[in-house]
Amino acid sequence: MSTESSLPKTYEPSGVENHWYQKWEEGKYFKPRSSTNGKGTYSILMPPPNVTGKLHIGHALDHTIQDILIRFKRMQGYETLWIPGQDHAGIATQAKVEEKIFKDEGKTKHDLGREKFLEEVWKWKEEYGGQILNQFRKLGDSCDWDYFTFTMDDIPNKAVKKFFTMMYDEGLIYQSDYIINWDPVLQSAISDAEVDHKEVQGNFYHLHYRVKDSNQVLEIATTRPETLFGDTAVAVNPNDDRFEHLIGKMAIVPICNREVPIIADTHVDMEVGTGCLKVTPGHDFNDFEIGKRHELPIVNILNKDGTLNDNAEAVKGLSPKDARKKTVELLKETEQLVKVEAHTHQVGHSQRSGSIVEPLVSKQWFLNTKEMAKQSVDAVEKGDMTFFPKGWENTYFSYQKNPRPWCISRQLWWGHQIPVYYCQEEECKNTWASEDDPKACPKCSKENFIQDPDVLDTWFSSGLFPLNTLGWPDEKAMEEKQFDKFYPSHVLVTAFDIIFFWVARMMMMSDKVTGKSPFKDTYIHAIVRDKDGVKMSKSLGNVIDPLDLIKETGCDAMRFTLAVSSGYNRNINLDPAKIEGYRNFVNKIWNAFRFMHPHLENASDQGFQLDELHHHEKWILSELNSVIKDVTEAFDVYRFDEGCNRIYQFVYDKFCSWFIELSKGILNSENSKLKTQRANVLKYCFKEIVKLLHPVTPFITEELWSHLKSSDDDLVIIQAYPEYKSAHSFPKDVEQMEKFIEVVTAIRNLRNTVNIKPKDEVELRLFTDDETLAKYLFKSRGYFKELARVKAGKIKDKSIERPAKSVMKATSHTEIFIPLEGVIDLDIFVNKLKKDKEKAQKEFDKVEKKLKNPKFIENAPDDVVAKVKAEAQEFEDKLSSINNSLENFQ
RNA sequence: GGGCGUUUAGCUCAGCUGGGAGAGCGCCACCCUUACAAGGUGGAUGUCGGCGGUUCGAUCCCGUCAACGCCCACCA
Repeated sequence: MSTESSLPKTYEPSGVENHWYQKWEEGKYFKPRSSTNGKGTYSILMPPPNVTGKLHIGHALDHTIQDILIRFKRMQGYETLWIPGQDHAGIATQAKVEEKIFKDEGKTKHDLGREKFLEEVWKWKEEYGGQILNQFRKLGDSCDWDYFTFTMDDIPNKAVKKFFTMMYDEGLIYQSDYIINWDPVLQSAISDAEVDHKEVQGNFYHLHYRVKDSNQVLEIATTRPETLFGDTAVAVNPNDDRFEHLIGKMAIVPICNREVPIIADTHVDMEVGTGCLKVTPGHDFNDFEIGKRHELPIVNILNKDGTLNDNAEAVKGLSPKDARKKTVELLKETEQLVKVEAHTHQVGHSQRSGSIVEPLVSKQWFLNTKEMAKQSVDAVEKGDMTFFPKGWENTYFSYQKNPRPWCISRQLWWGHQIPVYYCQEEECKNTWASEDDPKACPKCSKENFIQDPDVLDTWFSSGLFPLNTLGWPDEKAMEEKQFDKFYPSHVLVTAFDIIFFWVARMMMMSDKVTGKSPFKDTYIHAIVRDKDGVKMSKSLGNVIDPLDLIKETGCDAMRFTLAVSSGYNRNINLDPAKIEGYRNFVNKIWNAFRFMHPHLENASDQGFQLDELHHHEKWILSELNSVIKDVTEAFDVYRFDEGCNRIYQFVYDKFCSWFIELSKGILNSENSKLKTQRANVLKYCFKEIVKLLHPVTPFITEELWSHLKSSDDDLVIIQAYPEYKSAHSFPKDVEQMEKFIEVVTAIRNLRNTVNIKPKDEVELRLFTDDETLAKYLFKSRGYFKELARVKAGKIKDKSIERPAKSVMKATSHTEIFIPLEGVIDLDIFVNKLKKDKEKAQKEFDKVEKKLKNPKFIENAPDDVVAKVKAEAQEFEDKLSSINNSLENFQ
């Protein structure tokens, strides 16, 4: 075994991380291994990043959690599978490539044509798409790369066509003229979910509409006067006396002088605006509904690029903004503009391009999700799928309980082209959907047909990911990938903003196909923000790049920080100081090993003798035992904060600060039997710690394991996760040890209070009435010397007179005296003692008050009363100890 | 407009079904003690957002108000 000097004083992660990741990947450790202990399978589907994606801190969190779970379950003996994938991200990718081509060659996609353009996108994808995947390796992701699936691979393509055809044949997918959100920049429809409503400062324009065959005018308020060219009615509330007599008459739309009916519709709110509404079914969602109810004609006044078309003759060719200006001018000329009021309102903006979304009526493909959505709600209500934290199910329900038809067609080129075909034969004109590439029209058998030019919404294929990553619908592939074994997966780990986009769609589509929810749990983790709680963004310059973090502090420190920050919270405000703190923790572990390293020569691989355990050894094993229990329970319910904190506290406090310190004497002694036993226990505990920590900090633990393992052990990544052992539970030793720690801490406190130099060894007198404790403390006297630099004599009971010139501190069970030597500032000490007294008095008063309350004794459960009584006794003892001592100083 | 969430030590947050207020970081004092100064030992700090209620007892349950954050929604 190498000497201590061969281990660097601080842990150096960089070389270690690359080394071990390579070993794991080469050794196929990420692949499923049959369970040998009957635990079954455990699988996770990785949320697929976009091909345009770049690794950010959100991925780091998302993947850390998934990797912890997978490693944890792998070690527990489950047959684990973590499936990676990647999304083609229709709009984002197409935009990126369009931009590139325009920059490089000054060409648009239309110059290239569809086929050539798609070739360019594929080229781009091959070149840049892999970047983020290599970055995932830096995070330590133990996913099975052989399962990697791209949403436009063969199987997912088949899945999309299959599912589309199924829905089409069931009549759930249909084409319809319907009002949709139109993005004039992308020149494509987008779904409701892709629209953000932003508050915009605008105006309320009050207009006059003349009533035909009458000298009356109607005053109408609108925020969009330019849409009047599309007006096909004026609506009032049927119960509004002001306008009742006008219902059924005709109104004349200004400028274009079109005659439109005045109709009654309950949608109109009498309180809002003037109580009179212009109805533009072609460009307003509500008006569209009104139009349907009253069978109003639809007038489309917009071109695909958002400019006004021939139907708005007077403002033709203008942008909506200019058209509005011009319309207002024209209204002024005809004296039909009454007034303009400032007004803030919500305007839909495209998430994709940022441009204002124009509602317009167009022919699009829709998926009727009504039944599927209901099914997906039932699944959660029945408990087939559970949200962690539970509160998120409300968000999910709010989406899924009022489903609107999902607009699934996009006027793009990059994506899955809609598998609907149109026969071009005049006398046939057949339309059909097909999961295979058709050779001829199934009706007329002619080969004269074309495919629908649109592509599907990206989420249409993402929604099928739980199925197609496991081979569906290709039977052979399903067998190869063990669909039946790994579907459904155990948990989906993601952020809240994707509940509707992705979680809901997977739930609907996967359930539709298999009749089962695609995963049992959904863990919604926090959003990572900067230390002030501000969302990270490039423009604010507050972005933390995980790759920088890994370089600076090591991946393990980053992972631990993210994990210890994750529970049921919504935000993580990531402070670099915190990461540094956990970097120090990682280093602490390294140094604990450095300390143990030379002593491990004495340790045997067989472990320790259970019947020869020293009190301290029993104590540490007992503590370790409860940590194991707590951590396992915490991880199982996604409380990574609790689990990690528990490990941290055990390793730092119990193991390093006390057990290692208490072991130094023995390890440096000549007693080889004790030395061996202690080395064995140290090694055992440390190996358990390494295993316990492996899911969170995989790299350093694998490195340490390589020094700890016996020659025939495999890597730690597949070692059995620590389990609670009843043989390692020693409650009495824990209880005694807690008192020992209390006394040692009190001594140190006392020394500090009266400024005794750390190097000076002083006398110690202990007094307690607990005989067992007295014996124990006496036996421990050597450790007082080691840990607190005091020489302890006999332990006496409290009837014995206390040493005269001494400083003291009281615990509830033991009085600690240090005889004064030389000159010491008495005032400081007396003040300190008075403070102790105050505190003890307060504690005592509190419980005393309870005990004096007869209703408390009457109503509180017995065990609580007993506990409070015991506390009262302890506080009283402590108080009297302090009081006695104080008297001596007065 | 509807819904959700947050409010606990200087900062970031934990506090599980009501029963003696916690952690990390920061801060103060003293220490280069033979694993670690990315360290050691000790310490200080809270009307648990305000008010009211239920209870023997409330950080926890109920009501209400306030501040902040987020999501959804067609207010012309």
